[in-house]
Amino acid sequence: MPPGQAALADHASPADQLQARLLDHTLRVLLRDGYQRFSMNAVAASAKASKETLYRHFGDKAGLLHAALERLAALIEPLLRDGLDDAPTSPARLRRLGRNYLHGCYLPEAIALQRIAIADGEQGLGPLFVREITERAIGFVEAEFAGLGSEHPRADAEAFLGMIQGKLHERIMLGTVLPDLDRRLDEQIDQALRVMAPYLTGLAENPRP
Amino acid sequence: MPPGQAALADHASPADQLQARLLDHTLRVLLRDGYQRFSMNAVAASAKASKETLYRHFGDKAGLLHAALERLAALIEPLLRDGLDDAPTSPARLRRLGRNYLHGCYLPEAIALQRIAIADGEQGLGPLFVREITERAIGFVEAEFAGLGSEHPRADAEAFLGMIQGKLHERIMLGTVLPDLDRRLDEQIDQALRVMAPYLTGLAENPRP
DNA sequence: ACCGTCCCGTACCGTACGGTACGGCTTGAC
DNA sequence: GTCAAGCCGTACCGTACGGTACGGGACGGT
Repeated sequence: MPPGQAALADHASPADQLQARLLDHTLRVLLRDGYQRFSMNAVAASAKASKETLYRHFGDKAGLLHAALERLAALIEPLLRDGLDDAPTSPARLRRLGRNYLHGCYLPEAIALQRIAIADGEQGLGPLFVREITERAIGFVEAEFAGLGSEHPRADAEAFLGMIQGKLHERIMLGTVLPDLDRRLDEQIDQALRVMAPYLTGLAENPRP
Repeated sequence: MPPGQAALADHASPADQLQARLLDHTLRVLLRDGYQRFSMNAVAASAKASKETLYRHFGDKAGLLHAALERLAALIEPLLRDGLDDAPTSPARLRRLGRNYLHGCYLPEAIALQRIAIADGEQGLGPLFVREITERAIGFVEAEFAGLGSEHPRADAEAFLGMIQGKLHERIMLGTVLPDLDRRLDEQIDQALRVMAPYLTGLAENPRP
């Protein structure tokens, strides 16, 4: 197997391997060219495949993007769980969860795909993104707040995620350049936890009956 | 009057009136057709103008969108200030400011334009959006937190805005339909202020020296 | 050895769009 | 009245893209 290729399953059928390769190149082209210059031709050229193959496997352009989004979601999901299995519920764990979320969310491929999903909401790509990625992340954090004794775990989860994304998210989406992204992400979480600290203290002192 | 810079005065020159009309139709078409189907032809048809006129006034497509964004920013700016002139600095004022921000931010035209700005960050439209709209709003809220005695007014402002936008912003951008938007916005602010309340109380009890 | 399936490469078609050109109309200045 | 400028409507050009068609090669099953 050529190095550098991200193969998911060891025993994938040739067809599955081909599809995975095509989707990897889809993400790569998306990342390299942005949405404007993204085209089926570019994907085919990058993957050294024929357009006919693309259409055979994915039907049309929307189908290809749909499949690429699902593949990305599959890649992000384990990132969310990283390093969380054994830790007990706690604010520190919240920090870790937040970092995981931001790191998955701001993978270059994730940014590129989210841009596309935003640009054409009508294709159903936007709702799919919400379902596959956003809602799943919210579910994680919601469980966390429930464990911390919140009376409104879902609302708290959305507030927390909104706060750690903050305006940084908007700037990233809008293409404002961002050197030092990792450091900015950590700062963002620090600020969010600072503002939220009194609330979390209140939760700890008055646990839900 | 010599053909100087476009003035926003009531007595605009015919050329300015025409430009304003063209930009209004630009926003309208953007809103109606979305980004995918947005075209110079559609704008010209909607405004019953000729393409030549569009190109004469705005140079090219990017120039038209640029001008439309600036016009939108000019429309949104007074919304931010609405009802705030006489109120003293207070958490209640914060709520009002948040509502104003969300209402301006989720004007249908603003959503459509932000989608475009996100889709092609390379055009410089994204950074322009950040400069003209995002940063301006942050500045407002920052002053508010400074008035409330925060030691990190800017970070607090970003956290507050991020929280009131929360995941609703992502869902809106991603095209998940949203009936009852106004009610959702109010809920969003309620939740944010609930989570932030202990922090604000702390600010009130320990004002900055 | 044969055949079906998949794939590559390339060529092709229709369409849609950005941008330009041109003829004719209206308007306002001198 | 005359002239220039701006505008409209339409037609036009080049290009790029989504999607299809076709010939030829490689592989696996029978």
